[in-house]
Amino acid sequence: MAPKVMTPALLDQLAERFKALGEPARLQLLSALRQREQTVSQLVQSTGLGQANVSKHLQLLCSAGFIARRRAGIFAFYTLADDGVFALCDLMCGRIERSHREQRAALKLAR
Amino acid sequence: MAPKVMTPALLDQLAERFKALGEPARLQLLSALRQREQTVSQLVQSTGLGQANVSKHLQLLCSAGFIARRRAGIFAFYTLADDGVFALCDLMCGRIERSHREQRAALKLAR
DNA sequence: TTGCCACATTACTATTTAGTTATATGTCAA
DNA sequence: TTGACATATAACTAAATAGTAATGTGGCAA
Repeated sequence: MAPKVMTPALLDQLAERFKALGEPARLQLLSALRQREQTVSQLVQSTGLGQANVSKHLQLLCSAGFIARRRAGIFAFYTLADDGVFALCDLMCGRIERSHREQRAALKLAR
Repeated sequence: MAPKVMTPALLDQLAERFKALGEPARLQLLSALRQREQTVSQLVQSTGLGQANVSKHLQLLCSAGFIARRRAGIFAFYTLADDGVFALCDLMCGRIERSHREQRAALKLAR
């Protein structure tokens, strides 16, 4: 995977998915769904975001393949499509931590 | 890493970095840099993007910590900060491939 | 049916951002 | 110095997008 030379189409798909994760509100939704499957109202409640806003973000995450929708009567339950998303977040968090460490080290040296 | 409950600050930093990867032009630049360290002009040449545009994208990738800058006389050489970025791309590409497989499988079933 | 509820969608505003053109900065050579 | 070159920055336009308020849609209960 991630062949050395990537076609424009692959670049677009990659970018589309990274962009889907490039929004705090959506990461918050994913993080909330990590606990358990939830309805839209529950997510509105637990995130403090507006209903229409949550609905839109969920559509986007859905079409990017990160979450799935299940209809039950009046409710729409959203759930993680798989928890591979968090492997991505783990990697990225690792980068963040490392850069923080390096910043601190640089400050020490400069002192 | 990627603690179960993420602070707003961490969510913002995560999102910022994912957003940096959420642009085909920037992925293209990273992909080009995978081969070797390159100057801005070389990247302009190899990507077909405008000079000012490339420069801006490079700044952004730099401040997101994905690449580093080295000054040599008249030139600015950009290089990957580390190739951990491609681990992220690998994971994401894996997701893309899987979703393609699932789409194909769904089509077969529906036929 | 009627009304209510959960969610989706539309229409809109404000903000962000990709891309471009023009210009500024900085380095080297003559 | 002057001029040429590489890169950065500023100013701007056009497009994308987050957020919101209002409305639409569909299922359930009475």
